[in-house]
Amino acid sequence: MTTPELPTQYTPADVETRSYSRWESEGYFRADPGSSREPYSIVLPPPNVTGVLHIGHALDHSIQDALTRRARMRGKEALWVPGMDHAGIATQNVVERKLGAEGLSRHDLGRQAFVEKVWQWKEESGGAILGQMRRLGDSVDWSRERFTMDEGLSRAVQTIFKRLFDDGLIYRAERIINWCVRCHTALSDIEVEHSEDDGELVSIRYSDEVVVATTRAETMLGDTAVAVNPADERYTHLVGTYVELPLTGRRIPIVADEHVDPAFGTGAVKVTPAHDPNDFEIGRRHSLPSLTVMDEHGVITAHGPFQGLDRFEARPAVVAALRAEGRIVAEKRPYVHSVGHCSRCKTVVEPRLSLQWFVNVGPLAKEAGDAVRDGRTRIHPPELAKRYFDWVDDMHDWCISRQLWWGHRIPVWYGPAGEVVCVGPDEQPPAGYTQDPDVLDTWFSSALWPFSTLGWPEKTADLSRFYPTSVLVTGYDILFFWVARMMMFGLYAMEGQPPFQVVALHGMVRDQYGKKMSKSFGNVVDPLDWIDRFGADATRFTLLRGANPGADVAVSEEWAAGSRNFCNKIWNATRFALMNGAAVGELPSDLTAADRWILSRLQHTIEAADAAFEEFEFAKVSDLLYHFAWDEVCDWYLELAKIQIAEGRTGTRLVLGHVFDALLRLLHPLVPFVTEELWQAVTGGTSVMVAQWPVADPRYRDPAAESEITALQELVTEVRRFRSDQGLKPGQRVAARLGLSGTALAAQEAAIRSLLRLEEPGDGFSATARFAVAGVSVEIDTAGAIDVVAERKRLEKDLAVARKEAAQVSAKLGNEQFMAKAPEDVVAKVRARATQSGEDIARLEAQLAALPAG
RNA sequence: GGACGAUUAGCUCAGCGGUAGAGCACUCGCCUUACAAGCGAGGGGUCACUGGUUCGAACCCAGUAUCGUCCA
Repeated sequence: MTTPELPTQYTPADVETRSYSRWESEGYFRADPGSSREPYSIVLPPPNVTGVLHIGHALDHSIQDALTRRARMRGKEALWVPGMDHAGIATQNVVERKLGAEGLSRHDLGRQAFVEKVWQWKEESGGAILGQMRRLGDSVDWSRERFTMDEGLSRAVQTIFKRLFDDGLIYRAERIINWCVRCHTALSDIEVEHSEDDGELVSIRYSDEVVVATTRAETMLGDTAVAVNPADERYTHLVGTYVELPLTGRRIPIVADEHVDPAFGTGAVKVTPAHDPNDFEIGRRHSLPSLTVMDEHGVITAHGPFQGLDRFEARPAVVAALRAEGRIVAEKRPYVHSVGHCSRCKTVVEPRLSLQWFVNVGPLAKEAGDAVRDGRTRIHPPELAKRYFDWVDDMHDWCISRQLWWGHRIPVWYGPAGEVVCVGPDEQPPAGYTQDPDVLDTWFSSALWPFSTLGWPEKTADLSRFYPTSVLVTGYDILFFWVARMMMFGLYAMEGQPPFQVVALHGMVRDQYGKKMSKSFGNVVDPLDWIDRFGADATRFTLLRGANPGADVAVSEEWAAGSRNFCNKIWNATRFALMNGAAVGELPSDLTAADRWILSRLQHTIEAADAAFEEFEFAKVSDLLYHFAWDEVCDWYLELAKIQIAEGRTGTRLVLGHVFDALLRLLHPLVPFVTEELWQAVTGGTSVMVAQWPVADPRYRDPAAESEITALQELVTEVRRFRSDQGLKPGQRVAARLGLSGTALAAQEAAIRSLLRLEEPGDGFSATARFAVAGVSVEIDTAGAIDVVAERKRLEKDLAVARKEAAQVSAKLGNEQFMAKAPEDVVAKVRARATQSGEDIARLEAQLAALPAG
């Protein structure tokens, strides 16, 4: 391949679209279940079809893409399954809002027409997400793209529902559920967000001796008892008696219940079984009637004067009426207490007695916990496993019915005489039966994702090959929402095989001050904006570089710019290598110390990168490749290579080719685009995507070369420091005498002189400064008086450091306890430091003494 | 109310018993023929606080404070 003319700046837009289309058309993303390779599979956590990908998705995808690309390069049959979920409430809300703008409601259209509208919207919205994924570089197998509402997945939903129903794990019951009065549907516990809100605490006198406190005064209309703790002596004599409920005239009993906290308020609580989960339980224990006083809109349905009032209008109205009767004995406003809100629309959730479908999670949750306990699935980082156990070990039954139109219709049909029939995928309901109008919670279908996407319930080749999946990558925020549910259903449907070998959790993306991103705060980053401005690689690298396991990731524009600079650095370094004929081939036998050093460092880097990848330490992988590339390859090896090339060492081009070939392959999973472009140029290969992942070769380990180059770096850095302190311009050549003979650097004189712009001492050589470093004496003729003040300052600073070191170290050596108890190698190290600091002090003192007065 | 996590350089974070680190920001000098999206040099930290364990603590233990998250 001829050396291409590469521009001096990397322009991501030029290569990204081109590379992605080529990868796709070449079929590199496709997995073959029939191959003999070891499988490696990931299912993408399906984004909501209604939304767009935010920077958090970009992090999630970058991690998965890095894992998938590395696995593919390591010769695995790598499969990354893409898709989206139908997001029941969210999607229905969006479409209803659009209809609302035209003055229509879903009821105007009717169920069938409305659902058709939603499908239209899904095509529009979902397309945007797919475009974003391509821009990010996601190497997903598009031929296997799935949607939770598509035919196969709907069949999976119906199949598992039927099985669970037949096993008695799905039931219908009247329970207190979380009701959203705006979305008009039941919600599960985890779809309710609690926040500390200002409210009021009103104490109401029910009788001379009974005062109750409540934050929801309007619910007193539905009270059917007052409860006290059985051990509370203040009320013992009242248990079993009745009080008259104010405003209503109803007589309600006073019951004793252990769950009443005698320390709260007066120790007596009102009991409203139809409108409070705790009260519902008390009601059950004492066979109290449940009295519903509110409809599904949150409007009061009982008691003349309040009937027709919204719950928030009824509250002050009820309090006013009670006050008029002299019943209000205390009011606290504001009273901060925890209030539940619909996670979708933020409306205050109303606990409501209602007939719903539930999953009996008992046996499923136990199995989900056990699978992690016995190691079938590993949660990473392990600290987060506790949160998982806390959840699955104390899980409440899961309310799965939703009063929506968009979603999987519950496959249960009712007969004229109240018969209930659950219908499987290939069955027909009996004639004259009508189907349950409700749909299933979206998470019900998402919970099947790791196997429904692979073809379950059919016994497909994909399923047998790629299940259980290798790893699930997702944020710790949906450990309960989603992970626990996939574990339950996966273990149930797949006979004890959990859906993932590893669950790798990452954190949330935050701004540069660690603040949560929010639209109202205005600190939201749009991944497409960054991709446009900095490139997809820089966007990915910024996120990965901050991704420590389970921890949040802070990002900012400055850091994205830094990542772009890194990509540009790689671009220019490779450009340099190509300009000097870098080529891949058998390495020459006469390698220089610099060559052997960089090859040795490469082995370290490969091993460290592998180790970090295995532990999902993406920040570490990024950081170590960054430093190998920039500090070692660019700052040192390329500079040394320039000298070798000038000396006519043609073998250098093969070392350059070898190093860049490996480096670009190592970087490819993180920054796929720039590495593809450059790797093809260096190697002439088809695609780095299908190149082999580098394998560390211990034969290239070379401690001797490493210590030689380390010494060179020390010497060069020290002389540069001298030059800088003396105000010598970088390009200014000065004469110097180097005492290299007999040192490890004897062979490096040419390189050292070149790096430091040091000329051979000429006839009139007269050293104006002398010092030693790494065992090498350096005498420099600065061609003029040196800056004595600067030099004295430099030496005194070094001397202070050396003296401090000597003091610390001799204190240790003088400590009998330390000498007796510290391990041998530690003592030896301290002794060496003592020797070194002693020599440094003597040398520096001599230099200071030799300095002309100034 | 319960649980967990955090507290290290101006900012964001690594390090988790044996000489305090990175990126960005900052200061100084440089258009040195790959790169100014760059090169070289430099400044900057009683590792939240108080005790304890240890020859030795940023690191282990106990407590305190502050912040954050989740659950109720």
